[in-house]
Amino acid sequence: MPEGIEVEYYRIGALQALGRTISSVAAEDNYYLKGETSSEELYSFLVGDEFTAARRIGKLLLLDSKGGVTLGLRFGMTGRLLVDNVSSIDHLEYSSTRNESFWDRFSIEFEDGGLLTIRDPRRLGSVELNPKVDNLGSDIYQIDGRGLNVVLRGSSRPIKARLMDQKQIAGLGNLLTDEILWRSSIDPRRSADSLSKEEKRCLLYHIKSAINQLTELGGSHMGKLQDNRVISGFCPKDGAFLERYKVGGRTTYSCPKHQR
DNA sequence: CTCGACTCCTGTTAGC
DNA sequence: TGCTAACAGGAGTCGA
Repeated sequence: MPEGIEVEYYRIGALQALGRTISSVAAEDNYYLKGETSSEELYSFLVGDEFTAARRIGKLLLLDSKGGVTLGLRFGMTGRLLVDNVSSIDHLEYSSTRNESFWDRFSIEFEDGGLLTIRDPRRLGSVELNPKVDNLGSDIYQIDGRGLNVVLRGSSRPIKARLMDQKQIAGLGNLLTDEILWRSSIDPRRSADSLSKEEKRCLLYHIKSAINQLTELGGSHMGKLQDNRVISGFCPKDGAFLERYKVGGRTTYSCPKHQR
């Protein structure tokens, strides 16, 4: 599913949409519009305008316009961004393998005939004009030791829930977090403030290296753990059967042997 | 303030 | 064969 890495791919894809005059907006699915945003408002603000920049904070894609508005796009679990009918990602874990245009929830047409579209079977994504961004934590590509310390300090929540909290770190989803904790040999249920100095250093290293490595490999589903995130899957490191349980309401897999 | 529990969405799949 | 129920996870809300 789209986590920070996938949305970074979408951002790069969205660069193709910059500098092109918008001729039309299709936002018929009201459920897809969040906050105060309405279909009429999107139309009146965007038609005739053009995007000048594509930014990303965590899983939120931001398109700035020349006219001064910012369009925020969220992709939920199964949303893909198509620019001129091309997606930067062809496979999304847990999404359908089919690719149907009736799953298009939001679309922008340019004067040159091209399109920017969100195709999202499960409708968990959303579109919002001028979304609030000050409640998001450090982006996954920017996180450093100081930032991680702040995130972990004084929280008794499970470390996994804390890492996935977008107010703390923006961009980590369920698959990435399981992968990172597996690489770091840390049990996801440990309380966030229980990590030793050494464990925090190890965790920071694995956050950075997993993000960079999986970005190169093509997505958050390319981790070493992913193929074994199934019932009776086993640990690729030492062969033990993985445990499966919920943390913060999310399905979690971890190795009882080396994650402590 | 923190944090767990619950809810939403719908395509896919396990099981009867 | 056909049906149902469970499952997947991002994000928001609610109440303790």
